[in-house]
Amino acid sequence: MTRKQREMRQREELILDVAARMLLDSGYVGLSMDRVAEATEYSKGTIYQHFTCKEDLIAGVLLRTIEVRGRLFARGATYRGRSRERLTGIGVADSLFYQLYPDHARIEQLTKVESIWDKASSERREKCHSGDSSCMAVVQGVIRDGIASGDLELQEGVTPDGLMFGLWSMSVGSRMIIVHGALMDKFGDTDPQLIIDQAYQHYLDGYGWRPLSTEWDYRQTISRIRDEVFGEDILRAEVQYA
Amino acid sequence: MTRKQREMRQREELILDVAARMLLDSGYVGLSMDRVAEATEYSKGTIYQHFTCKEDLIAGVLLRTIEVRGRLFARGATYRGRSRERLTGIGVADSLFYQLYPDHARIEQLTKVESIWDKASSERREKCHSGDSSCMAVVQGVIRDGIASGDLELQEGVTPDGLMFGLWSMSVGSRMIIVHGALMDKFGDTDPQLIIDQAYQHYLDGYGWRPLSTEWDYRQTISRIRDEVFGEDILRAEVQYA
Amino acid sequence: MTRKQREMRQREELILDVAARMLLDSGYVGLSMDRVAEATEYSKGTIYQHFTCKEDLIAGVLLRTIEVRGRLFARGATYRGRSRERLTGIGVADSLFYQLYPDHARIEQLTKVESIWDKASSERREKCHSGDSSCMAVVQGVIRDGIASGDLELQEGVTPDGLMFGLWSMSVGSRMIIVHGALMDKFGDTDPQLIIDQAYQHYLDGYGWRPLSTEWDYRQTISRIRDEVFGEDILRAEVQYA
Amino acid sequence: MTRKQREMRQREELILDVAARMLLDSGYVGLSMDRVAEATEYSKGTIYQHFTCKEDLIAGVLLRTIEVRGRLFARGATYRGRSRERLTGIGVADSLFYQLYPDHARIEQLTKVESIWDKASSERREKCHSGDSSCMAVVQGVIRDGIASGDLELQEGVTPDGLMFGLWSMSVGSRMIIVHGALMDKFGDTDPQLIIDQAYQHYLDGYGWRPLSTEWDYRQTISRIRDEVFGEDILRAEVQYA
DNA sequence: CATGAATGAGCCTTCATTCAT
DNA sequence: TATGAATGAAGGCTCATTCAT
Repeated sequence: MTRKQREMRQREELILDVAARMLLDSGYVGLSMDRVAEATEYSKGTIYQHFTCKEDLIAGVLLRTIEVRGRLFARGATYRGRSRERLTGIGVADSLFYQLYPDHARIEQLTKVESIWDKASSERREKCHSGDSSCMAVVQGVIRDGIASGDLELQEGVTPDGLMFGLWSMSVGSRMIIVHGALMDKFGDTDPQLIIDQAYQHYLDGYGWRPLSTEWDYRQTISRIRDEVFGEDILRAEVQYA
Repeated sequence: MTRKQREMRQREELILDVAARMLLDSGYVGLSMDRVAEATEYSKGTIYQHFTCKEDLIAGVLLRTIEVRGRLFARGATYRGRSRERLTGIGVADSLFYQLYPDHARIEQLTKVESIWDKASSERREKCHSGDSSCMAVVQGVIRDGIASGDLELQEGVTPDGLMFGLWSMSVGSRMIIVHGALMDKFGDTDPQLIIDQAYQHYLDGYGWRPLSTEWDYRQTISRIRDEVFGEDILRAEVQYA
Repeated sequence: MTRKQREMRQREELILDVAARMLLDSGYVGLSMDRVAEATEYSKGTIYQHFTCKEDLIAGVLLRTIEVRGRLFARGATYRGRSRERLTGIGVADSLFYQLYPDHARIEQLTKVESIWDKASSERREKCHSGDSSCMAVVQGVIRDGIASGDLELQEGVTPDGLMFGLWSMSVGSRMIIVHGALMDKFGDTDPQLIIDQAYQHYLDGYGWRPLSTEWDYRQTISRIRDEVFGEDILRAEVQYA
Repeated sequence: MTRKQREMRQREELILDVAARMLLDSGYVGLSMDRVAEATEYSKGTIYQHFTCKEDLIAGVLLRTIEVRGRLFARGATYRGRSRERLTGIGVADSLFYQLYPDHARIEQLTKVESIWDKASSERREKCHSGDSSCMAVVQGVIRDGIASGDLELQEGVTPDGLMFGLWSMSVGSRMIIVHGALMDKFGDTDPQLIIDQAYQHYLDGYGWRPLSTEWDYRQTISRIRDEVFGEDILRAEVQYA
């Protein structure tokens, strides 16, 4: 019984691999159940035994992506340091998500535009939603810590959620722009990641989250987090993609 | 001859109207040349005389959207005031773009995901690109003015383009999040636009662009810009959508 | 061993119940082995152990229907009275078959159109045929009695089978028309059963089967048969469908 | 323009021919758009330009059948003679419909069971309905004539529509039985048509429609109608099927 | 025996594009 | 120049049946 289940699991992974590749190469429209079946060398019927419909398959692909992001975020917040450093940890997680797993990042984008949720199985729908939620919970937790520790004092009318919204926007938006590519020439030829890091820090400075970037070398913090917290992930990913 | 051209022009607008509507209602897949022909009451051959293929038609739709955004941006920068106020003018333009023309905003997103550019006619491709460019040029101009006037002093290693990149990211990202909707419940029930405005101001504060939001009532500036600069647009759009 | 057979029998009944329901709700095409297996909570393999193929399953469903009709006919002919009254008994049985068991009636029709017999197992095929035969034998018996008793004198060239053929045609045809429904508005809004009863009586009058409907109150006969012969069946069916 | 339309018309006939053949050979389920396309050597797209869906195609097939029956009925009622003779004319039309056009007859049956009307185009749906209606109107007309002429006196509680319902039932039912075949051995080996003719005449005798079959040689009337009214049709059909 | 995963032909339908008129 | 019939590949999905476990 266990072996059968293991085989099922393995096959599901294979199907998801193929589907993800196809989604990346040809977009939502280009992903076709026929071609997935052909590429996996399984029959169409078998594909449909794992996923109730095309949308459900895509939700399955997205779920893995969400899990990857979730794992990175959770780990990013484990960095020991002041609250803003821990937020920076999540920032590093975010940028590593794009750098180490560009495919996952692209999948996140592609699936955010076409609405899949009406047809996907409710099981997968809920898993995805809860994955997203826990990512945000991590951020919210760190912001709360910042307030609790006194490093962050929000002015009247300003909420933790508002702060998070800006961070989230910059994350989503910046990657959208980079991937879309068309306009990147407008931003000179500085390393985009550097620009993004700066933008984040200025944004947090604007909220007065201590220590300000003028008082603290966050580039060093970032570098340390990459090494200490994500060293393994970076290594593993580099091996995988090489 | 001139009359013929006028007729051509008119017909093209009609086709684009119908195509845009279809794109909005049914997405990229739902837009079909057959149905466009049927809805416009022109023959399919005629449609193909104006647009070389489906992708070119979509590019045509997008071009109009880009023009709308361009017009708003240009006008937003005309506000007379200090440099950061003028940037705020563009911010207002940006938010009005989403508020007054949600259809255009949605088109911008939809077309960013499916890759159109490989098949669209090079003519339209270039027009779109140059439209985008002039939007950014407006922003870049205002930032340069800020530096020239002394209101904005960039620290070493920080470029005007970096500043713009953050703004652009927040614009694109925030709308993405709002449209996607799935996660909006995470951000409490404050008016999203207010949150976005705050995020922008904190971001600019972080760069030290004077006057800071703690020294100046930008909410009043925004309100004045809406009235003085965009009063007409708001009125016109409200009439149109009513 | 006997218990096992009993279980088999029970399971077969369950499968047939489910299949019948599905056939009625969704037609021949809508009946699928997958869904039968799912609804019965048995595996597909098990279903195939009872029925060699889809067609055989349908034949099984039909067989039960034929048995119901057979039981009613047999009972209808038990009415004590003159020969034409006994035929009327069968007529009542026929109409009750449609009234009390509309599902069975519909199954009879559905299965008559799609050709099942090529693929069904010969065992079930023969059982169905013999069931049909015994229905007709009942009618033939009553006609013979009519002749023997002197109530019915057939003119030269007219056979008992010819008489039966007309009766059978009217039975099949009238239900076909009623079920099809499309043309029922053409027949005014009298109760269809009344019309059918009249048609039967006029038909038998045409053969001169005594006592003619002008000499005898067959409506009263019908009413008495319903009470005396079929009282129980009516009660039971009403309970079942309520 | 006229030539194109002619070609369209011709193609439509071809498609309908093929579809009818397929329906007859393989039933409702066996008729597939793919195979129709293949057999006609037109592309699937072309088939769909003529018929909006499978059901609409079947409705198209049925429409031709209804027209054939309608033509025969109309002609049958033209026989000059007493009212019951004219009804006999329609009876002959009915039997010729089955004899000369067994395919049409079978189509009528097949399509009566599966419900097509939900999906067929409303145009074809209405045409079919009106075709059916005019057939019945012809019968109703003759019955009214019978009453007007005094040949037919209906007893109280008996309506012309009731009379027609019986005729219609026998027509539909008898053909159902014959086509189904399974039980024909039960009816001895007399010519089925003769049996049907007798059944009709006895039925009308039962209503007392004058002249009764005991007073008038309807077999001769039938024979005369076949020659005088339908001679040509019989000839043509025989040629066609030979 | 019972199971249910795997199969793959087949279903109905849509659509971008072409080209003869 | 405008038309719209024709194309045929491709799409998502279903299902009767088999067979290794």
